[in-house]
Amino acid sequence: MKVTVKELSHIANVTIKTLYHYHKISLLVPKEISEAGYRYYGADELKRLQEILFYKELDIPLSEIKRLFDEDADRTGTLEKQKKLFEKKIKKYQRFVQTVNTSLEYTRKGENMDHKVMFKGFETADEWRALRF
Amino acid sequence: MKVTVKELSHIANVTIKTLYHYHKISLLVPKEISEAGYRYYGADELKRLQEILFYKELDIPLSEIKRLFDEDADRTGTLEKQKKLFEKKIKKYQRFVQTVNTSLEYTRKGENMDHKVMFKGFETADEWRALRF
DNA sequence: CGAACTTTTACGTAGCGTGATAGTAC
DNA sequence: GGTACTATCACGCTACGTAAAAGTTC
Repeated sequence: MKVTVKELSHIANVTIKTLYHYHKISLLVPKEISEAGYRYYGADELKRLQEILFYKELDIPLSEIKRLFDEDADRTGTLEKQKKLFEKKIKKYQRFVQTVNTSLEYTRKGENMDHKVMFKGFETADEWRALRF
Repeated sequence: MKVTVKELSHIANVTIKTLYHYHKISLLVPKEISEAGYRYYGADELKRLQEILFYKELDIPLSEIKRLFDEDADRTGTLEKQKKLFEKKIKKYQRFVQTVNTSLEYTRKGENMDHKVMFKGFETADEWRALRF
């Protein structure tokens, strides 16, 4: 299998510029490059791009994504890690929904909110680790 | 009520630079500014900041957030809109979990995935609108 | 009076978007 | 040989981070 930049951009819904960028920073290197410099991607690169995009959805910077691939090249391990991260994200958003609901109640009653309650969900990384659900 | 930049930065877990930035682009203007130029925020500004941070979590650019406040200054309306957006996000992430699970199965079986399935969740805005759950 | 706080200015960064120019595939 | 595709600059943008210099508060 062998797809061009345009084909891959349609398959994964990314721009050609994005693919160019990933190549430039060696995050996603084409399987084959023609004499003229044309990029062609294979099945492995499709999988890799999928994993990159998952990490991106999880707000992980490209430099960190590269590092993650270096320390764990196994697809199954990567996907399992990503699954857990997505589940964490979901919990995080559910907390935001709670905070919004609480805020709505206070607003309707016209009462003042405590700051801790008002910004629940925006804890720092340290505070986040100390939390128990 | 009147809080300093440092106090507000601790309450909301944002940096002072962020508050400065929001002031500069007129997204969050202090309630009071001293002779020397010191910024002080009141209860209304705390609420506004909370709403800004919710929008940010929803990946909405600051310029768009400003526009949203202009067209809908009502806190209840804003919070209700944000609640719906958070719920959409949750659904989106649940789809990603599904795609990860499907990918894990294919990987274990050693079978090839169809591209449509592999990049399920990364649809464009247009495709997204046409989807029914 | 000093220690902590605050201001503005300036330059840097990430992750591409957006042309522009020029070569290539078929 | 024309049309579509592609490569490589180069500059622009967002949302701040990170000092640095200088005034302010108590």
